[in-house]
Amino acid sequence: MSRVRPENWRPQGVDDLEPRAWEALRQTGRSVLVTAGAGAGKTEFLAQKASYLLQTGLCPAPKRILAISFKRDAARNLSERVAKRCPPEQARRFNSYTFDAFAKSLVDRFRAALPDPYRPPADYRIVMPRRQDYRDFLDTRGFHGVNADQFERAIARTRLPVVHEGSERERAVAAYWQAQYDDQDDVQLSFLMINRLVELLIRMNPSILKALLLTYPVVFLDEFQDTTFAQFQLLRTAFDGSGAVFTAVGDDKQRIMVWAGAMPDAFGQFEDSFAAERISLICNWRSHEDLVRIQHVIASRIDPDVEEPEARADRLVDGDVAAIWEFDTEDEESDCLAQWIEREVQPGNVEPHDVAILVRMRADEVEGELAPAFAARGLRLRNAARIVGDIAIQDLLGEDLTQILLRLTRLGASARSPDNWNAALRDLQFIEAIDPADEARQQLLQDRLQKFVREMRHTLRELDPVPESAAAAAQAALDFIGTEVLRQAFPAYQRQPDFDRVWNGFKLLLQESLQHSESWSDALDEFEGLGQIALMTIHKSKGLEFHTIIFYGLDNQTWWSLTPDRLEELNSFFVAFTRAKQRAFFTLCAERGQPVAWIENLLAPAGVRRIAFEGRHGE
DNA sequence: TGCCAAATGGTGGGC
DNA sequence: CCATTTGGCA
Repeated sequence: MSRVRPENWRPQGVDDLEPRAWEALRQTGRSVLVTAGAGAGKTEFLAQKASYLLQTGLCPAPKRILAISFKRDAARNLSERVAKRCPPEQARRFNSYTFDAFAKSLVDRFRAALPDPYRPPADYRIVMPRRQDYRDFLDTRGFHGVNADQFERAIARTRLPVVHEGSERERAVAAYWQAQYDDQDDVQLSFLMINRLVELLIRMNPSILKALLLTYPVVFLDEFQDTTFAQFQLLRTAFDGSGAVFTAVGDDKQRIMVWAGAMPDAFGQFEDSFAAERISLICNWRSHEDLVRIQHVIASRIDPDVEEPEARADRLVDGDVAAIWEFDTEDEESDCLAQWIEREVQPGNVEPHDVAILVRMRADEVEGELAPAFAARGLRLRNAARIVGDIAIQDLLGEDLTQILLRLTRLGASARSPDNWNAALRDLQFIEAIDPADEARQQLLQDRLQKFVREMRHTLRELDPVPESAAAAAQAALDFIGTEVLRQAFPAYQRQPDFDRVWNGFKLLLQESLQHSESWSDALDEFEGLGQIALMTIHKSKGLEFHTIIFYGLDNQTWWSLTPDRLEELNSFFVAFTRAKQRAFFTLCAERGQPVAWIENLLAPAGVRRIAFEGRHGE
C-alpha cells in the first residue's frame, strides 16, 4: 500500500480545512481537545484526521484507531465517512463504536477474567432501568435515606468490588449489585454496570489492558461534552499514563445532558488528566452570517469569552431569518403554521423533511395539536419518538428486521429498483451465511429472489393498498426469509419478546402508513418518513440540521428558570437555534401563557422581533 | 368534595 | 426543577 507523505496529504471531499483544524489534525504527538461551536464540522474533522493518520502511515498497520461516540448513528456515520476515503485495508483499522458497544464487547470477550462475584454468565441480559426501578429497589430493600434520582450516579461512582460497610448509599449500591446476580439463570446488567465491569476488568488484568493499548495507540472521542463520570473514570483507568494520544471533540455550549449524568466539567478534567492542548475551531459551515450573528449573541451569554464564529454558508432566503410569531389561539397557531409551511413546500422552496418543528418537551402532545391542521393541507408530520405498539419509530427504523422487510416489500411495490435488489441480496447472503465467492450458491440466491419478487408483485397487486392489507403484505415478506432463519442470524432477535416488538411495530406502522396512501409505493415512503415535516424535542435534534426550524411554544413554562446552577436551559435553547441553516422562528400563543422572559430578553438585543403573525390574511 | 402533601414523570442513550 | 397526578384524610 502506497503511503502519502504527511506534508503532501490533502483533505478529501472538502475544499480545505480551516487553519485551526489543520493544527489540530497535525497534532499527533499529544492529546488535543478540539472545541468548536455548532456547524464547525467536528465529526467531519475526526473523519479527516482518521484518513490522515491511516493514509500517511502515522498510524501504521497493525495499529488501529479507536473512535468512541455516544449514539449509534454517530458511530456509523463516522465509519462511513472514513470508509469513503480510505481503501478497505486502511478503513478496517478504524474501529468506530458507541461507548456502550465497546464496553460490552470487552465484557463478552474477557468475561472469564472477571473475578467472582462479578463474573456474569454468558447469557446475561441487558436491561435499561428507569428511575422508577431504582425507586422500587430502594423502597423494597428499606434504603429510605437514599435518593433514587442520585442512585444511578452512586453506582456510576462506585468502583468494584463494592465494600459492604459504610454509608447507607454505599450499602445500597452493594445490595444492588448483589441483587442483579441473585438469580444466576437471569442476570440482568445495565450498560452502566457493564461499564463498571470493564473498569474492574482492565484494572485487575494488566495483560488485557496492555493488549488494548498496543492495538489502539490513537483514540477519538466524539461529543465529549456528554461524557459521564463513569465513562471518564474508565478512560482514565485504561489510558492514564499510557502514552495513548486522544483527539476529543465537543462543544460545552451544547452540554444539555448533565441532568442525565454528563460531567459538568468534562473539558477541564480532560485537559488536566491527559495534558491535552485545547484548540478551538472558528468556522461555521452550516448557517449563514445573519443567523451566526444571532447565535453569537446567545453563545456570548453562555460563555462571555467565546470567539465570534466565521459564517461560511450562503444565505438563500429573503425576509426575516429569525422572528417570534405571535398568535391568539392555538387553533390559529396550528393553521397558520400549516399554511406557512405549505406555501414554502408547494413551490419547492424547501423540502418537507428539511423543515423541523422543535419542542422543549412532550412532542406527542404537540403532534396531536398540530396534526389535524397539517393533514388538512396535505402535510404530514413525522414524530420519530412516537411509540407504535411497543417501539419508537426511530428505533423501529434502525432495526435490521425493519430494513430487510422494507427492502423486500419495496421490490414488490416498484417496477425496478436496483438499489433495493442489491441490498436484499446482501441481506440474504448475510442471513444464510453464503460465501460471496461461491458463485453457484450466489446464482441460486438470485433465482430465489427473482421468484420472490414476481410473487410479491402479484401479492401486492391483489392486495389493495389499505390498512387492512398491512399484515398480509408484511407476512409475505417475512415468510420469504423465514422467521427461524432470521432469528438465528440475528442474536438480538433470539428472545421472542425482542423479535415481537419489532415485528409488531413494523406491521402497525405499515398499517398506519397505508391510511394516507394511494399506492404501496407511497405507503413505504410514508413508512420511512419521506416528504414529512420533522417534529422532535431539542434533545433529539442535537447533531442534526434543517433548512428552517420552527420552535413551538416559547411560552412553555417547562423552560425552567435560569439559575447559576442550571445553565442547561440556556444551552438547550442554543442547541435549538443552531439547528437552523437558513431560518429560525419561534411561536407564542396568548391562549397558552406568558412568554419565557429570559428568552425574549436574550433575543431582543440580537434584533429578533416579535410579530403578530399575519399569514392568513394573504389568502 | 376539597384540601394538602407526596409521588411521579419529563428532557436521553446504549447490545 | 416544574407541573400534574395520586392518595390520605377531614
